[in-house]
Amino acid sequence: MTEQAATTGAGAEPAATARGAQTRQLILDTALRMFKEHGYAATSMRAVAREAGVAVGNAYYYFPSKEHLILRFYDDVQAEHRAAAAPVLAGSTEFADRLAGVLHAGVDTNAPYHAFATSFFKVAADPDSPLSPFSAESAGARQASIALFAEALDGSTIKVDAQLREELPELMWLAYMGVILFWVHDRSPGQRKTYLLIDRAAPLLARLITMSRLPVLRPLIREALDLLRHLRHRT
Amino acid sequence: MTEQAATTGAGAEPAATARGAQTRQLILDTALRMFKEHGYAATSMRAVAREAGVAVGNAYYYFPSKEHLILRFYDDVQAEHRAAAAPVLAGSTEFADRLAGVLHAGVDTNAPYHAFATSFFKVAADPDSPLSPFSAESAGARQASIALFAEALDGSTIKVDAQLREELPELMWLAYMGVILFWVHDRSPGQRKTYLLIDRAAPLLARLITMSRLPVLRPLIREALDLLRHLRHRT
DNA sequence: ACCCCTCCTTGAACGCGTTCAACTTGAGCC
DNA sequence: GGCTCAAGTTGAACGCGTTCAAGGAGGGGT
Repeated sequence: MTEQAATTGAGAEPAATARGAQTRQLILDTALRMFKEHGYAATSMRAVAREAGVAVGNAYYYFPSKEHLILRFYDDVQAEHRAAAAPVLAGSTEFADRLAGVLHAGVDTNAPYHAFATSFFKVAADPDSPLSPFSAESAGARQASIALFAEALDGSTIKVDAQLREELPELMWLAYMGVILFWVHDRSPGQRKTYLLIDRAAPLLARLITMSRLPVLRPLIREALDLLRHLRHRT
Repeated sequence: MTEQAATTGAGAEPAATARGAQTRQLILDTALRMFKEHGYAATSMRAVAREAGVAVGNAYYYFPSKEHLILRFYDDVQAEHRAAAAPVLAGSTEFADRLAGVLHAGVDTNAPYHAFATSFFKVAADPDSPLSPFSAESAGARQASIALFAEALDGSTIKVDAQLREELPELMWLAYMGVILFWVHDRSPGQRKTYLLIDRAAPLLARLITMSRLPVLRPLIREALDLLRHLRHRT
């Protein structure tokens, strides 16, 4: 369950021999440990190389940039997120609860890293960065995350307009990105405002989604979905 | 009209003598010109100093960081935005037109810098950066921008729930930030997808806002506004 | 044994943003 | 003129991410 979503999107990074694969793994493990201990910005490539006992150029032989080193981190966090969300997905069929539960789990999973989430959030915000949640490189973790929201939806008893239902998992993921954006800026103690947002917005969204089948709102929804489809694809 | 919103939020940067003020202005002008010509990331502090005929340390005597140099840029762009929005604000009383017009004007104003907007968008996304649209340092430009949306609302004939009306200018500004976020990621030629988003989402929002007075939606709006008020303030 | 040749590894070097101890400038005062 | 002192100015230096020419390691072919 934790292994299924390896970073396959990024293409072949060199590791042709056993020796190579070993060095690669050593560098990756060292870097991830140091990122978790001291944060992204505070961990220099020189420090990673020193700690791993290799030359700094060697790290760049396996990873195109410091940013790429953290991509694996995404997969780790995603797997943790899934695990943390499992109880609520097994325990309730109420849409609002399931959505709030998955969002809660997501924030909880990221919570230990809030202090330095800031320092790599800025690089994740760069559209050209592989760390961008919209990038091709992070497609693996993104798809896994969207699947998690699809699961939250499918296991619920909520009645949803058929066309909306199709797009909803991705929209829920987008809302999750919004929550993360809020969370990164949230300076309240323990980021309790983020939890307030989740707990109160989830029932609101559930009611809005239920209402999507009402004659007054249906044309609006249709129009919005049509727009969404026009905007989604690249170019 | 263009001068009223000077960067007063940032506090006193040194310029006690006439000579000092002159050097300060020289560095600022040089930097802004080079940013516009070559982009933010491609313009180094050394290059700015060389071009301005001063030492790099001198630039840091007047500006705490490279980021602070671009703050003035925000005010410039904001003033341009206001000017570009003037025609539509004078010409229509339809809310959707006015909102779309102001958003259009905003994107148009930023359009020349799309290529390198990317390179300082990442620093603007950092919550701790003075360049963040939510920062204290950019409060001046932000307030001016919100005022522009208030103007768009006030000059329209739309009927809005009284409580919603109070929050709407800030919500419109927030939507504008969302549009900018989309625009930065928009790789379609001429960013035409961003314009599509504006032109189709504005009437949608107008209809949704009009509906906010309907009995079905009113409780939802009230709940959402209450949540918003809880979330707004720091801490 | 020797030579290839690919894979891997090295560390000095580059340009960046930023810092700081040392220096110069010039107005106000005697 | 000479002194003082804050304001302004300098450029070498630091650590950063990243690059690259140079060289080692080791398996296969002869």
